[in-house]
Amino acid sequence: MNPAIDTRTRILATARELFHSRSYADVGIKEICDIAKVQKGSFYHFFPSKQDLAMAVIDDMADDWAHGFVAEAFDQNLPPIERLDYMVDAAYYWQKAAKDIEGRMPGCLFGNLALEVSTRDDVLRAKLNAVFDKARARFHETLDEAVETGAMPPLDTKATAAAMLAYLEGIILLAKTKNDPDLVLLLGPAIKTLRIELNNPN
Amino acid sequence: MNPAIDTRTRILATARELFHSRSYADVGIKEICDIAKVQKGSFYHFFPSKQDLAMAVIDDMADDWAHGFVAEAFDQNLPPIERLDYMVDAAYYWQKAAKDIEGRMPGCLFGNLALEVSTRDDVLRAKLNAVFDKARARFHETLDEAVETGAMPPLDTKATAAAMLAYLEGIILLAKTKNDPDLVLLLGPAIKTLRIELNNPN
DNA sequence: CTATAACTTGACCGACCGGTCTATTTATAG
DNA sequence: CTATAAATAGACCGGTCGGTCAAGTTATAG
Repeated sequence: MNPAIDTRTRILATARELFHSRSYADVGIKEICDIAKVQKGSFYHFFPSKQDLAMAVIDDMADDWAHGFVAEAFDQNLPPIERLDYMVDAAYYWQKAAKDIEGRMPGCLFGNLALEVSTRDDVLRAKLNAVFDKARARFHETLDEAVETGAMPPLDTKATAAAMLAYLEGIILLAKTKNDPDLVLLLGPAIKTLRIELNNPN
Repeated sequence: MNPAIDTRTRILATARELFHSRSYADVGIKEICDIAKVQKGSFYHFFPSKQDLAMAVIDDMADDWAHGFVAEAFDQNLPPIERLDYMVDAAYYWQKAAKDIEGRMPGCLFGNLALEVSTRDDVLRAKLNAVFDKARARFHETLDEAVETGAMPPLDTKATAAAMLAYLEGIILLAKTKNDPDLVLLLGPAIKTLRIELNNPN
């Protein structure tokens, strides 16, 4: 096995874990190196800067996300409405598991990073925005299908998709602040009640 | 006028602005002192630590918030439903104004801090949680009144209040990531569609 | 084999971090 | 006035930050 790839992977995995459970600013490169058993020089051989590392971490997590439970949740074989419930459940179990292990709810890595760096780093902000856009697209497809099949009355599916993503992020924000994953379970199902009408009469 | 109070106020105002437009970790005490025209010694005369400063900043902002547009939005003379719209509008105009001036949407200070420090500082987390709880209470009152007056059909007002707060925070998170206050205007009004039914035992 | 590129090592850098300290000035109370 | 406390000034501290670098080691290609 290529030891270089292994090293890079180890750095990535460590950084992802630390960034997720703490924050971007709070985690130093030295700490990442120590835990990943890598020297500073090796680190900078693979990542030109901390920002580049963050970009890679976001890509890495977004990939796992897309091919993991998000792929399951938005399974085309599931009825659209059930996909929404699946997403909520997945978010709950993930946060619950993390809290049971580490004692603290880490929240959503993307949401965490977004609020932390958006005003300071336009490159990271753009990347995170793209991740949210992809997530929104999955909701959008789902709602389109729901409307097509009559499972939902007509509505502005694009805007409602964004609303649902926002709601999910907001729930996780509140739950993290309370350090209580159960809040996801309490508030989550109401995601299905969100509606933005076509032509926006509000 | 007492120059001491003036100094403390200047520190507080500066820290609040910087924490809001950047982040807790990214803003150093030195920078706050420089901008507030205060020496390190004076700073530590008023605030024992950076954490204490953050606590004071949160209190300060929560106070202004409660006596400012939140008080206006939740004006008892307004019909309950209109209060919800008022909150959304206020959030929009605030973010819009900030972006027009500074070029970037700062988002919600409480939400920003909550995601940044929740896993690292239980004292700040508890304080932020209390702020959210107060906000939730305002929504709760409003929904109770809406149900009483028949403006809304019966529902779990407490849970729905939390849902609405989450949604608002989520919208601001997404809008900040997109650096686009208009998203608040697009998604905001749908806050009135959120519903959590009564059967939940709580 | 040799040549070269990929990778690793760890010392080192200047800047900055939150926080401390002593000395001094300023406001206030009697 | 004097005594005392509040407030200010700013040098200083150990530690850490992201990042650099020169030297060495290891893998690979011809």
